[in-house]
Amino acid sequence: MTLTPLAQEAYELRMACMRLVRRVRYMNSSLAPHFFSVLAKLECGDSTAAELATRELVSAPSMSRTVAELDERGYLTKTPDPDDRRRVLLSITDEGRAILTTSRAERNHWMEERMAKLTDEERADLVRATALLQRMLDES
Amino acid sequence: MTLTPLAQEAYELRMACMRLVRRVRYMNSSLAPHFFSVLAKLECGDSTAAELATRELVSAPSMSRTVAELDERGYLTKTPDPDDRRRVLLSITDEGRAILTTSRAERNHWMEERMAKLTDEERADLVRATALLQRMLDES
DNA sequence: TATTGTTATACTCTATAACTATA
DNA sequence: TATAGTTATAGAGTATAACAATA
Repeated sequence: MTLTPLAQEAYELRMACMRLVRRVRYMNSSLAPHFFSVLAKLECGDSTAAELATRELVSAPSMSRTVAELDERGYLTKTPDPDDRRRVLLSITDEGRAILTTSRAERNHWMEERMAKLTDEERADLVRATALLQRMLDES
Repeated sequence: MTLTPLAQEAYELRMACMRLVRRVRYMNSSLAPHFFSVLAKLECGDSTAAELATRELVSAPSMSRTVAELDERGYLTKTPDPDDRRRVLLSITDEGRAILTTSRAERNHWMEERMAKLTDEERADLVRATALLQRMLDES
């Protein structure tokens, strides 16, 4: 398989990101990925199950179950929308914010340890790369 | 939550990688992640179920099932080791190599499209960042 | 009729425990 | 006894189909 330089770069960057994500995910985290991303969204403001399902690319029943479990654990509250009683507004609780903070700290720990060993210039490279990745992801 | 600059950088880089991986994974791929990584390993040489289970951080029964399915699909062959008849040597087939090529092309396509829009300097940033990530991952 | 959310049911990938066969 | 691999069984997260309540 012969790849163009661009294809080779794209492949290696993708693989490096995959390895990093897998590496961090396999640590015992206080919050599974699907719970984490739902709470992270609610941290930015209230939402509904349908909105979250669309954003997370999962089915409505699947999100319904995730939301029910986060509710049981006390990480969010459900309030019927007074304007449209089919809808249920979801809000993050203080406990939800707290578990997000804990989970982020756990997940970041590995990254921070390794980034602390880099030179200032190398860290600057990573910061620029982060901005590029964000741009690539946002434009699509 | 107030973060040090390092913690903030680590968090943003990690989130960007997560989003990228998720974005690429959610495309309909010809090969699910656990099949992909097993075949990719076999591409580098024959292996055994136990070796693969250790490397992929899954249990022996889980790998046994994955291997059985790849065998059914014709992507690998199983040959009893003549020296130790408890062991079964796994080899990738031509069909296995072909599906890897297809799957890689699908997964890379999105990346390549977006990286092609960057300037040479921006691409160079990403290449340097890739090398740094690889170093961070390998040293641990 | 269309939409929000739920329940019923099943599939996939994972695990642990127990088994077979070889060493 | 120990190891390579499998089978039995169960749990977690996902899906589609069918339903209830509301618009």
